[in-house]
Amino acid sequence: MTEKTLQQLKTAETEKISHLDYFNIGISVDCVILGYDAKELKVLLIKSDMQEFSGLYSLLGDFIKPDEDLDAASYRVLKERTGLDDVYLEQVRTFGNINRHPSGRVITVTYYSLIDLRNHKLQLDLNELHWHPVNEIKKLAFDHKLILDTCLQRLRQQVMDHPVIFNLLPEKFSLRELQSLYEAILGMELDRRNFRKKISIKDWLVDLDEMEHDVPHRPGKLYTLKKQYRNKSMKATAPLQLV
Amino acid sequence: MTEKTLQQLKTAETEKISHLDYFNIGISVDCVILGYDAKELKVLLIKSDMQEFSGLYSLLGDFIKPDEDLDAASYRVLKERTGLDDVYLEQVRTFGNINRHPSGRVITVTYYSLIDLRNHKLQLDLNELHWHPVNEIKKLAFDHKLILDTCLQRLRQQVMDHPVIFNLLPEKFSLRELQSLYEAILGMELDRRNFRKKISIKDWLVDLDEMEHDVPHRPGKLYTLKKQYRNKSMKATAPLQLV
DNA sequence: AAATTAATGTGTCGTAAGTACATATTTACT
DNA sequence: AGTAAATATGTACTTACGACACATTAATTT
Repeated sequence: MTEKTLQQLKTAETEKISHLDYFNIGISVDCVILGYDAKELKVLLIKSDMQEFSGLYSLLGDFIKPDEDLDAASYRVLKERTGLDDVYLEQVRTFGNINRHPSGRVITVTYYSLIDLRNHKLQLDLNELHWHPVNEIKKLAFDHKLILDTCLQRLRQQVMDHPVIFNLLPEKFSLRELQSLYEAILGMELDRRNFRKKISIKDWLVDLDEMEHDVPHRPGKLYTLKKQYRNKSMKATAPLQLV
Repeated sequence: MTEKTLQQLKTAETEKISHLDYFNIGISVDCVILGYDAKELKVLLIKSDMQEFSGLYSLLGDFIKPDEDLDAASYRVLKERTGLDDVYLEQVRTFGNINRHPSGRVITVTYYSLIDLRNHKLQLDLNELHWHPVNEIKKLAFDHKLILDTCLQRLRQQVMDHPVIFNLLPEKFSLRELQSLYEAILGMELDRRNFRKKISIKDWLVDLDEMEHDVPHRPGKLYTLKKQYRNKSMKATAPLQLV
């Protein structure tokens, strides 16, 4: 690290990087917080307050407290930023290149989380935070674009095997909504008949015998995820092969 | 952390945990170094030098240096311990529970690596290090049993999709050796005819038109992995579905 | 009220892949 | 020369995948 970055450390960024000093390695968590709206997958971002990245957005993260478990730190970031505490969180990868943070050495453990944008408990400070369609993001602060892409890649793997996608939907949803969401995540169109066949084989869903409302067309039936699959923690189930 | 553990820190463990103090979080890498011998998957372990874990073995790891990339740290551990520098390494997960290390707060980034035990460059200090069949390991120091299991689980996923298994074999190998290795990793027996069919469909191998020697039975043909798949870094290929 | 629009809901058939399984062949060993 | 043990190979059955078309329902427009 150069004298210049040490200097920066003592001035502008003192609050945020208080765990950092010349000789120590800082550890943070970064969360890729994903929601689904208007047929698009969106990620929650904040405008970077670092001069080096002026104008760029960054993921939400924080330093890990000395008496805080790793997962607890990312739960805390999520709770502080969204008000939600019953969320799906998955650790993806740790990034630690020497120069990834301009103010010093920071290693970051990254998570992605899936939240339902229609959840009533959701409380966002929209002056600070912004939802961005993931497909429109070209550049982020730090190495956060790489982190985002890595998390999305992992999410694509996960949805093929595990019933995690339902964390992005309200409790009741139609098969069309579910299929559109799969299509948004996987970036491809799926055949409706084959999709329904495969989903029904999985036996993940309960037919609620209710119809959707307020759609400008024939309403579809509503379904919900079976209770046994509703745990927010990762649990293995048989793969769902969609392509 | 209690006064007692702080005390220990100042005495017995000073060298190994020199990056640790009461207020800081230490960062280490731990490597699950895997080899294949006698139809068994084996992991390289060292006897723990911590009093809390006397008699137990632990994985090989070290603290990350302030000017060292994350991957570089695990490459260094591997190079120092095995003499090898052309190895397959994959980051798996980061473990950071508060109490996982008795001397203080240490977060560890874990990797698994696959090495060929018949590699002539291999230089092991067998006074210190020991190969243990992974299936016989019941308990390890720290949370290393959990780390080992997590890595093995990831390895099982990987070998289904990517040609990484060949890093455990010498350059030339027979289909029987390859199949036995898959069986050892996956923990199940495979049908020989179906196995060969699937491998040949993958088009990963070159028939060398050579025979194996020194086997107490009819020798099989030798194959080698095609050059384009020999990169040690992770690269996606089409899945190999063995079950 | 009738016609239009746009989505839901369902089934079949051809193809590809997966699984179970048996016999002849080659080499080493005795 | 005979035996043992592993290599090498192919087929029939079943399951899963992919492409594809039409009738139905409710909201909207005329």
